[in-house]
Parts: sequence; structure tokens; C-alpha cells
Amino acid sequence: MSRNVTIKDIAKVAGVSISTVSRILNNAPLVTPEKRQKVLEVIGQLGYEPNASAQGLVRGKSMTVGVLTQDIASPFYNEVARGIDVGFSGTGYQPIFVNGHWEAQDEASAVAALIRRQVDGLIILGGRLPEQQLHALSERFPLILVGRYVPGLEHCCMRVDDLQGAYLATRHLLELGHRRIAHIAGITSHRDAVERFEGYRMALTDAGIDFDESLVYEGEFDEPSGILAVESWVTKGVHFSAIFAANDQMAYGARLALYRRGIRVPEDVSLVGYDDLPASSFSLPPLTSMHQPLFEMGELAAQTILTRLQDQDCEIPQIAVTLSVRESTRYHRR
Amino acid sequence: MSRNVTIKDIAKVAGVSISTVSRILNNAPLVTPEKRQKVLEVIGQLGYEPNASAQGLVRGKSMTVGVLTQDIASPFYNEVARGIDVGFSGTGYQPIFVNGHWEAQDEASAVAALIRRQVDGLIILGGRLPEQQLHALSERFPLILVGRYVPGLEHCCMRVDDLQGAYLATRHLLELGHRRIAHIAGITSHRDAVERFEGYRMALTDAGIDFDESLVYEGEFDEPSGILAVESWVTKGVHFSAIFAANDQMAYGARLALYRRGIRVPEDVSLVGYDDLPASSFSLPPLTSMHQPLFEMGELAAQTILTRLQDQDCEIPQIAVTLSVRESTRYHRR
DNA sequence: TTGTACGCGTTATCAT
DNA sequence: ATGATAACGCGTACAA
Repeated sequence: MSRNVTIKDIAKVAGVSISTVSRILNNAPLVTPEKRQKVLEVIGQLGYEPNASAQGLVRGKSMTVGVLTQDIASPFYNEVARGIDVGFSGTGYQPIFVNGHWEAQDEASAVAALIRRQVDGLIILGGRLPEQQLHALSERFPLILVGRYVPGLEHCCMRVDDLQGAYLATRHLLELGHRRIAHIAGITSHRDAVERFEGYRMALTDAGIDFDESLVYEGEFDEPSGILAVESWVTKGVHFSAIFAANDQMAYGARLALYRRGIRVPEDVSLVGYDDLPASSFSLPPLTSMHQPLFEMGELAAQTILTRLQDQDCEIPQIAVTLSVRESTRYHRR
Repeated sequence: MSRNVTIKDIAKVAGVSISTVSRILNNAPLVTPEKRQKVLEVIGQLGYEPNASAQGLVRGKSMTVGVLTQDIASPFYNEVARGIDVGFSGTGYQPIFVNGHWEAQDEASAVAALIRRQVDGLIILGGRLPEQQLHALSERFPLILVGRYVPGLEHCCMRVDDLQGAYLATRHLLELGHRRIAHIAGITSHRDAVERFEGYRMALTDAGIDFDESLVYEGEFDEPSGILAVESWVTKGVHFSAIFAANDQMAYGARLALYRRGIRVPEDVSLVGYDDLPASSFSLPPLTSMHQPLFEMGELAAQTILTRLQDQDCEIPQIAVTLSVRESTRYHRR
């Protein structure tokens, strides 16, 4: 409605030139204390806020970093987003979040929107953008890829060892004496889902257990998938004493389906999730889950891109995962 | 790293003037098909994206709407955010999310950042910004206040009747025969927490039940609060057959504490939450909860501000709440 | 110490 | 039908 206050307005009211005002705003030296005083006064009265578009234009920097997330409402991505938010706070840079919805199409147009907004850097969480496009992007500005591995872009990738994580989760169950361990896999077009499945298989193999295909259900990373998995096994009469779900949300679903069938956790069946969402500490029973430091990863992504934005080099460390052992797993009694 | 492609570049390569290119980009009439063809070709090759800052500068519109949320990782705000996201998709407008952390200080600086970015409108989710500032903001640009009621800004407020919601939730328990209904309240400086408490009280009063202060615990809208509430009652020997929590997260905490104490839900104690988060359908047992159409509210907020951005008037309807009855509540047997 | 003038990339208003 | 050119708000080199 009402036009924004500009430097010009301030200059006019304070009776000085616009460059003087500009100098004061960027606290450059060489200004009479009186004028500075006067101008600052006027600024306070008029409620001036610099126009970021204009600043971006002339400076060639937008002080903005794009964040491409897949699902703005997923608890998984939100923890990372929170870390990113904290990582940028007080730095002058502002993250802009856009959604890819796990569709290369949407992701591409979201990235285009960010480029139009002149982002100085880009953080991409997961997604399906073709590697070729990622290469192209990495040549425009600093780029961080969280949870993705792209050959040739190693210095941009923040990797979590999903294979190792799944291996450890499965071994935890094996060490508790479980032999028939079912697995609810994620969407097979997601790299992390495949790696987690591989880790599960590998742990079984190393323990000298034959892989049984009937113990694997392919889910979609959401709660209903967990329900369907358990229902499918129970219906088919498949026996198991433990379940390893490729993420917590599917574990929640499985937990509910087991409850409905009168199967107790952990007395009858042990349950392990993956991601260790905040809610898992409070689920019933508290869920044993593979912990990824999502918040820290977000923070680290922000810090890394921040230092690269100042043309400094810095490595991205491999992210370590640790199992949060809670009450959903226990010894298997034969 | 590499400078962005500009209209100038395209004009040079295509051998035309910048105004011609601009015309083609804004598909204005009066251009030779051949030139149009040629320019479009060059644009495709060079991968041009218009500079939104420059466009914003000259047009006086940034095609951007600010969204002030309180906690980027709260499942509550995220559902609304998702609605907002969907509401804006394909409109040319882009939402920019910033965080207030429930601190008037942070909120103010977040809003300042949005103003610097020249947002054309503002959606505020909850928060503690003084009413005076909200009034000032509403004079700058279209403003939508979700979950807040400010005198004089009625046309900006999207209200949910928390009092009514709490009343209905409590009455549900009363109708099931419960008389000793405990309440886990929210942070008392939040209006919705107070209203929910009032609704609870009012329902009791209408049912001819005396208010018992020992049945109320003041929590902080998070899971640990729910645990502490139950622990405090059990420790003090307070008896109750039902709990009404002012939000789902506190209900989850209460559920866990009851479980640890060997108190079954719903056999021994009925449990009602508020917000009906997506996860509540899959909790153990599925939680009876007061449903607020969070996603729809976000979508509506986006649509409303969108129409106001085009100087059209439009009313914001009162949002209705409905109880999602699930398995955490049942008849009280005396 | 201060003010003038130019340029950032784009749109819009003029001439041509 | 097309091409100069003046804005938009800001930072800054340069002149005063």
C-alpha cells in the first residue's frame, strides 16, 4: 500500500546527500558525527529498511542461499532444515526453502525459481535431479548435496553411510539372537533405500544366514507402508522375530499393525527404525533407531556453504551414524 | 562463479536490441516471427533466467510473500506451511519462510528481513508480535494472521475457535462417563492455550462438575511436558480416568508416562489430544484428537492473500474444528 | 568531508 | 516493428 522508505527520502528529510546516508548505513568512515547523528535519527523515525533487491543488483550478491527440500512437511527434512536455519542465523545470509516433491520436474522449476532470485549458493536435500544438471549447477555457485553421492562432485556431497547404518542396525538384532529378521525397504529408486537394503543383506550374509526374499517388503517410506508390510507377512504366514524398517515412519506403521494383531513389541517381535526422529523417543515403546545427526548435518551444510561463499576451501566430513538403543528391541528367546 | 546470463547478452548474440528481447520475454505483440524465433533459440542455448531483483526493482513488486512461522520443525506449523506452499504453487508468487522462535525479538528481525526483501504480503503464524506492530504492518501490505485475534484487524485474522474445540473435546469425555478429567494445559502466554483451558473448564461447569485445580498441569506444548504432567499426578496420588491434553505432542508424552506406570489406554485412562497431527492416526493406540484443518488453513491463507494482492476484497471464514474419535477414548466403567 | 554521476538488469515510454 | 533511453534503489569511484 504505502511506498517503502528509501535512502532518497532520508537524504531529503535530513538535508544531506544520498551518498552520505549510504555511507552512514554501511558505517564507512569520514562522516561528521553531527550528520551521522541527524541521519540516524531520521532513519529511526521513518523506519527505513534497505531494499535487498537494489542491494543485490549493485553488489552482485543476494545474500541468499537456496535450499531445495523434497517435502516441507516431512519430519526427516525438517530436522535438517532446522539445522540449516540455525546455521545461517546471524550471518546476514538468508535461506530460501523450496519444494521438489521428489519429482525431477518440480525440482528443476524450483531451482530455476531460485536462480531467478539470484541465490549465491544452493543446498539440495536428496532429490532426483539428473547428475548432469547438478554438475552444471556446481559451476554456477557453491553447491552442497545432502544425502546424495554424485561422481565428480565428491567435494559437494555430504554423505551418510546408509549401508553401514543398516548393517549395524541389523547386526544389533542378530546379536540379540534374532535369526528371522524381516525388512521393510524404502522406495527402490532412492539410493538410500537401496543401500539400507544392501546393509541388511550384508549383515545377514556375514552372520551366515540365508537371505529369504519373503521377509522383505517394499514400502514407500510412510506409515501405511509399515502397516501393509506386517499385514502381508501375517497373512502369508511368514514368521519373524524382528523387523528392521528403513525409516521410522514405516516402523510406526508396523508397530500399529502388530498391535492390532495382538503381537507385542518387544516381547514377541523386536522393532528397529532408521532416522531416529524426535518423536521416536516418545513412541510406544520408545523405538530403537539408527540415528543420523540431521540437525547437525543441516548446520554443517550451512556452515560449509558459508565458508565457500567467501572463496575459502573446506572439506565435508563423512557423517557418522549411531544406533539409539531403546525399548523396542530385546533378546530373542528360543 | 560464472556470471549469470542477462538480456544484454542475449541481445548481443541474437543481434537485436535489448528491448526486443524484453518484449519477447513478456510476449508482447509487434515482433517479427523470425526475430522471435532467433531470440528464443539463443535463450535456450544460453539458459537465461530473468533476474528477479531487477524485475522487482522496476516493477515495484517482488512476487514474494513472507511467511513468519515460529518453529520450522514443528509438525503443527509444517502442516500449515505445506498448505501455504501448495496454495502458492503455480501462481508466480513465492513464499519465503522465516522463523520467529516464539520470541518477539526474533520475530521482529525476521519481519524486517522480509521487508528488506520487499515482500508483497505477509502471513504470520501465531507469534508474539505486539498488536501495535501488526497494525503497522497491515498498512504496508496485505497481512494474514493465522491463529491470532487482534482487535481492529478482524479482516486479517484467520480464527480457529479454540474455546469451542476444547469444549467439544472435554464434552466427548464427559459423554463417555468420565468425571475426573485431567488437563495438560499449554503455555499460558499463548492465547490458544488459555482458550483451550477455558473450554475445558466451561465444559466441566456445564456438566455440573466442580473445577479441581489439582487436575490441571501447565505444560509447554512438548512431549516431556506430558510425561511430567502424568508423573506429577501419579506422585501426588491424584485420581483421574481421562486426560485432555492441549496438543498432541503433550498427549504422546502422557501416553508414554502412563505406559511406564502400567496404566493402560484406553482401558484405565482415556486420552484426548488437540491438533490431530498426521502421526496421531498411527500412534498407539490411535489418538482421539481435535482436528484443525491445518493444511486447508494454509492453503486458504495463501489464496486469500493472493486475491488481496490483486486489490480484490475477500472475507476469511471462521475455521471449524471437528473431533477425530479414535481408539484412545472409551466408556468409563464405574 | 561531502556531493555528483554512473551502473547493476529489467521494464516501459518514447521516438524512429 | 524496433531501438534508444529513462527510471527503479542502492553502492561507489570520482570530483569538489
